[in-house]
Parts: sequence; structure tokens; C-alpha cells
Amino acid sequence: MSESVFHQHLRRKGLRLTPERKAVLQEVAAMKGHFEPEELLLRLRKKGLTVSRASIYRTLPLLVESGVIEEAIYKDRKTRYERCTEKDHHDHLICTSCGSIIEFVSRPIEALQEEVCRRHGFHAYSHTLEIRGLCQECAP
Amino acid sequence: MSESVFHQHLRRKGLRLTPERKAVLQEVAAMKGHFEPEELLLRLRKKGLTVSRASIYRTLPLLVESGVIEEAIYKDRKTRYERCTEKDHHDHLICTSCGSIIEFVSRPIEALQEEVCRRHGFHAYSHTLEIRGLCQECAP
DNA sequence: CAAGATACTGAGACTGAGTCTCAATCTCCA
DNA sequence: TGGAGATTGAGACTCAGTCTCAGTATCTTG
Ligand SMILES: [Zn+2]
Ligand SMILES: [Zn+2]
Ligand SMILES: [Zn+2]
Ligand SMILES: [Zn+2]
Repeated sequence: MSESVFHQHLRRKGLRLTPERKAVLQEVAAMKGHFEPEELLLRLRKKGLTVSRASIYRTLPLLVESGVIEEAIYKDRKTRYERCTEKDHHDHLICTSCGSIIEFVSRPIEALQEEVCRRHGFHAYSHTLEIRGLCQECAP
Repeated sequence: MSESVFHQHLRRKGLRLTPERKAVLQEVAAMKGHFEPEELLLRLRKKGLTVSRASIYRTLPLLVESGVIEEAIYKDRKTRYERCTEKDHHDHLICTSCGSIIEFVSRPIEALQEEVCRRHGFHAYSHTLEIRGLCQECAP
């Protein structure tokens, strides 16, 4: 189903559905949780598919635009993506001491965000809420 | 006042208050809104103060830890900081088409975040809520 | 179906924010 | 005041991500 969404998006922008883009989409669909572009590259290589690093980096923004994935976390100067699955959407508590990441879901926060957007006439397609601090173990 | 907070933090970690760190702190205190490390470097240079790029990059995390500033936005692989002023805290709507950034304040969202942290025994000292999408002008 | 117009690809050079190294220097406490 | 140990600056380095460009694939129109 995300394939047709992606295809739609490409057509709308006058872009083409190439084997490389299909391969990236498929691999993305198979991902669980956060992933980095480089991880996609490795997995595709392992499958014997040759999709260049450049193509992967060129495809990811298209997938974001079409709402198939979203930028989930920026850490160590790397962008991690995540599939957009309304069911599993969550945000993150990030411990800056031990690096652990706690996922949490808060429907009320999501609802308030929607309201903020409505108030500003803003059409959101994704968001990132990162709360930084110390986890229970690392707290003083 | 942020000077004493910073000094406290350094002492607690067994670190020293050097002229370079003082200079960075002062320049940071003079900043309005978001700023990038490189901007600090330029401003200090313009004042005739010589603080190396390395020292600036080394000082910023210390200022974050001590709660004087926070990482505000990650964009184009650059980290932007912002002073922590409870009064002015806000989050961001980012238009991915025209790049405009709309600031918004939502006490209810902040309160819910605090509750999430409490529930997880997490000691937050900062957070970033970035909502990406299309602004009123860019929406279809 | 052919042909042109245009989008796409991969290899690898390139960019630039941020980090690391290390010898010289400075802090701060006893 | 002396010295352990933290700090500094210059510049080499890292590495995620971007750009280039020549060769290739896709779509459209007749
Ligand atoms: Zn959320
Ligand atoms: Zn921790
Ligand atoms: Zn906030
Ligand atoms: Zn816009």
C-alpha cells in the first residue's frame, strides 16, 4: 500500500518509479524501528541488489515527502528514519549520560500538536519530540 | 546569574573557569534567538577576542549540561542552540518547502511532557519539538 | 514502434560541521 | 609559590551527506 502512495507522489512530481527506488521502498518496508541510510545500503548489498549510496540518499527525502517514512532522531550527526505507522508512533526520552532511548506514546500531546498546527494553518506531516536528560539509572 | 550557574557546574565536575569559557558564556548571553557555533566564533573574532573553534565546540556541551543553553534545532546537519529562558521557551513549526520557522508556545504540551518524564523517572533538562510540514503559504 | 526529451543512475570527488591530537600554557589548591 | 592536572589552539582528520557528469533508462507523442 505504501508502494502506491509512493508511486502517486512520484507521478505528481513528474518523477519515475525506477527499480532502485522500488528496492529502497521495499527494504524500508521491511525495517523494524529506527534505521540509518547506511543500514539500508548494507542490507541491499547483502541481498545482491546494487543500489548506490547516492540513490539511497536521493530516495529517502522522497519517501519522507510522500509520508511513507519520517525523520525520527538526529544523533551523532546521523539522521535516523522510521516508518510512519500511525499505530506505532512514539516519541523519545534520550539519556545523555548512558545513551539509552526510552520510547513513549502520548495521545494528549499528539492532539495538542494537531491543535497548534490548526491554529497556525500549518499542514504537518511529521514531527520529532526529543526529551533530553538523565534516565533513572544515571540520575544523581 | 548564568555565570554563577556555569561556574558551579564546572567546579562540580572539577573543571576550570578559563577566559575562553568566560568569553563564550558572555557571547552566548548576548545572543537573541537561535545561533550556531560558527556564529559565536565570528562574533568573538570581530570583538578581537581569540577563542579557537575547538574551544567553542568544547564549551557548548558544558553550557548545555549546566542548563544555560539548549540544543534547539538540527537543520542541514548543523546544531543550533538557544538560551534556556523559561520565559521564552518555545517550539517550532518548520516548513520544509520555504524553510520558514514558526515559533509556538504551548504550556499544556510542556506540562504533559513533564508528566511523561515523571512517569518514567526521567530527569529532563531540555527538549526539542519540531513539527515539519507546509506553512500556510506553501500548502497546496 | 521509433525517437526525442527528460529523468535517473553510479562512481567517486567533494563539502563542511564537528572531533581529535599534542605540545605549550594556564588554573587552582595546598 | 609549586606542581598536578586541566586547557588551549592549530590544523589534521572524520565521515555523513551532496554534487558532478557521462552513460542509461523511462515516458510520451506521433
Ligand atoms: Zn509524537
Ligand atoms: Zn542513562
Ligand atoms: Zn517545548
Ligand atoms: Zn512555507
